Amino acid sequence: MERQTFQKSVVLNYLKGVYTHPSAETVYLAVKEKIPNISKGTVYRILKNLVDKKEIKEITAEVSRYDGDNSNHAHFICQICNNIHDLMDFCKDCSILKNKKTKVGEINKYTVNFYGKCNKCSK
Amino acid sequence: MERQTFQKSVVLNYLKGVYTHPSAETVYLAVKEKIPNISKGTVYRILKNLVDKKEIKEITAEVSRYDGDNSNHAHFICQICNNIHDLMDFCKDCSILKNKKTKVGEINKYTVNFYGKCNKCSK
DNA sequence: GTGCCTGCAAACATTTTGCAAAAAC
DNA sequence: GTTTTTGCAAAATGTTTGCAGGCAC
Repeated sequence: MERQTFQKSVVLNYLKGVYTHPSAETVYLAVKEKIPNISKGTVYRILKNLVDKKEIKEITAEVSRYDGDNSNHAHFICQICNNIHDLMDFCKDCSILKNKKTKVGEINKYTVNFYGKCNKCSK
Repeated sequence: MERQTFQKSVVLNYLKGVYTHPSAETVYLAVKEKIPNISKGTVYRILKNLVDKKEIKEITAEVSRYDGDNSNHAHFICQICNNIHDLMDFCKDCSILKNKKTKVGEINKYTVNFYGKCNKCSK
């Protein structure tokens, strides 16, 4: 049976309270503030565990980023500033996304990532 | 000015003639058949170059995979057999994809990846 | 001949893993 | 007390880079 630990709750709380889509490294540094002797391996293990349990999302950009918001939405990744923006209203009515089913198989999870220059960086 | 080399043409030809979405490692092994002393670094450099020139697509799964078919389509990645299937008809009418534009910025490229169990592996 | 491209190996970044000690239950 | 989880360090993985020689133009 899975056990509850301080490390796990701090990682999850951090992700749930932040909107910056941090990388594993960033999560590690942030959690280190509260648990100075936590190790990177533990953070990686906890993140993997949370993704498996579908409590958080993994965003595959250049390096993996994590999203405490587990709802279905797309991401816009700026190729200049590397910030990740949420797009909550992408393809709401799309039948594939609605039914979680394609010709090839049933969808367990999905990622929709747009890459480009964000409005801020376009100025 | 960019130069045409045998290595480049073999890599591109291989990708254009195959429907398996190979990883960089797989491309390297395949190209090695024709150019036994080609190096991995060269393959990585050529792939990067082709992606930059938008002649091929990069699919970010667990590891990067490459697609010689440069048209806009989504991918279904089986979490059991790791095969990548094409979904050519995803969201044809979606206004975001049509206009290549979101609230957050203009789209340069995008990836739509579905993960799940493919029909073959579901049996 | 000039300058880009390659092969090689080392470096790099990210992530995973083995192990013994510590903590949860 | 048993079993999961942790911290640490080493290893594995995937990719990039510096350099000297080779090849395209």
